[in-house]
Amino acid sequence: MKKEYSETEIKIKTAAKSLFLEKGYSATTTRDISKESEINLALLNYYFTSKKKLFEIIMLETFYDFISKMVEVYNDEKSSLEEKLELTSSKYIDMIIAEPHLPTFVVNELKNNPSSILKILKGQIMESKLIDQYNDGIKKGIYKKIDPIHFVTNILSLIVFPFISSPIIIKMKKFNKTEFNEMMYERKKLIPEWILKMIKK
Amino acid sequence: MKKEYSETEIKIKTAAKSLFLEKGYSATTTRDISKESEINLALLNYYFTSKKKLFEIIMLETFYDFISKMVEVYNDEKSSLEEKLELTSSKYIDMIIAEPHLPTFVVNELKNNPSSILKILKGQIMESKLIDQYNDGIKKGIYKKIDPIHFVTNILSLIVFPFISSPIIIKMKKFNKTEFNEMMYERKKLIPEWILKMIKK
DNA sequence: TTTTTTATTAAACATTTGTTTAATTCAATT
DNA sequence: AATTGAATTAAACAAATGTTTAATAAAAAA
Repeated sequence: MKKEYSETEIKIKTAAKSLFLEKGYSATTTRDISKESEINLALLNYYFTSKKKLFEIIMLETFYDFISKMVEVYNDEKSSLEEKLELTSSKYIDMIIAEPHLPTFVVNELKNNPSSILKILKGQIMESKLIDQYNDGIKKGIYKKIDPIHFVTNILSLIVFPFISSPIIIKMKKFNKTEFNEMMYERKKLIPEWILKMIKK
Repeated sequence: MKKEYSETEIKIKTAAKSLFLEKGYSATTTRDISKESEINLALLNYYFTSKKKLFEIIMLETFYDFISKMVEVYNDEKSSLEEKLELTSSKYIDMIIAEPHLPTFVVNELKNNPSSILKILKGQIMESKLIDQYNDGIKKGIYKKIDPIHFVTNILSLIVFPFISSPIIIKMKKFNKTEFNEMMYERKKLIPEWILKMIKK
């Protein structure tokens, strides 16, 4: 299923991803990509047919990575719900700190490329071990009976949204980027605690 | 301070705002705007000098509206912290349901237009009545001692992020748009409850 | 080595895009 | 009614952009 990419193709993809993430699809030109990747302009179309096709490949891969990170943890058989929360929070915050443009890119370009890319999601999250554990908690009467969609939405919201709104937060608190990251490190342990309080009766 | 706009200028601004919100700055062309507003192409530059300038005006106004809605509630003298949470949650969800592209637009175009537009924020939120009430609760020992930035971040996250990630949620739950909105109406009362649980000792 | 296929290049092409020009229409003022 | 200034229009301009072409270089196969 996976395509084998040549060195040149990788150079193009790497540069394109970096630019698409930073500036979005429309604001990135094929000449930007050719310059950044140090390849001839025509090679972009030679290897990827069109800017659009290249974008779709990158979008798909990026979104897949974004979701996989979550799914892996959510489906782990050994860990408890609490442990899954801690792991998700920690891994996701690390991932986004390493690539700060990721969330804005995903949510923003997603609304234009709907069905095909979103197929990746199919049941992977709502039918995960984590949701089973959550539903068990409801049955046992220790968690409030609320649709699990709120549960997963809240986890993602508390982790991801601060990054998306980082310019606002940075301005409000007169933070620099390091201080903002420290705030996010703090949240690594706060978010699981908050989520537990939210779901418990 | 406020400029008086002619009928034509309003037509241009209305169309431009709608298009910028939906497609973003780069993907919107001046010809799109002239067509949508049914004005001659040259009038855009006649009245607003350039696409860029027009965008900046719209961005500023939109962001100002977005923040004002929050600040009004946050600074109300009469209401309790609990009431402020309920009002914010309710008003914001209504506002975004009426204009679903708003959050993505704001967070997305914000990273390119930093300082000048963000000046609007200056102290308006972090020095509001709501934050006073939150700090009082900490002093009284009923709230956990956590930096208020987490408090305001969490409120905004739980309200706004679900809209931004609506394509994902809709796919995961096989929702249609109406069902998604119903989910958001549900959150109107859930979010204040959650936030209170998060801050209480 | 020769031939054939693949990769790379510079240049060109056709559109699109933001903006300007110059002419015309409209409205208000004299 | 004549004049002035603002509003509107169609056309044009220059630059940018995605893509293609045709020629050359490099690599692989014969």
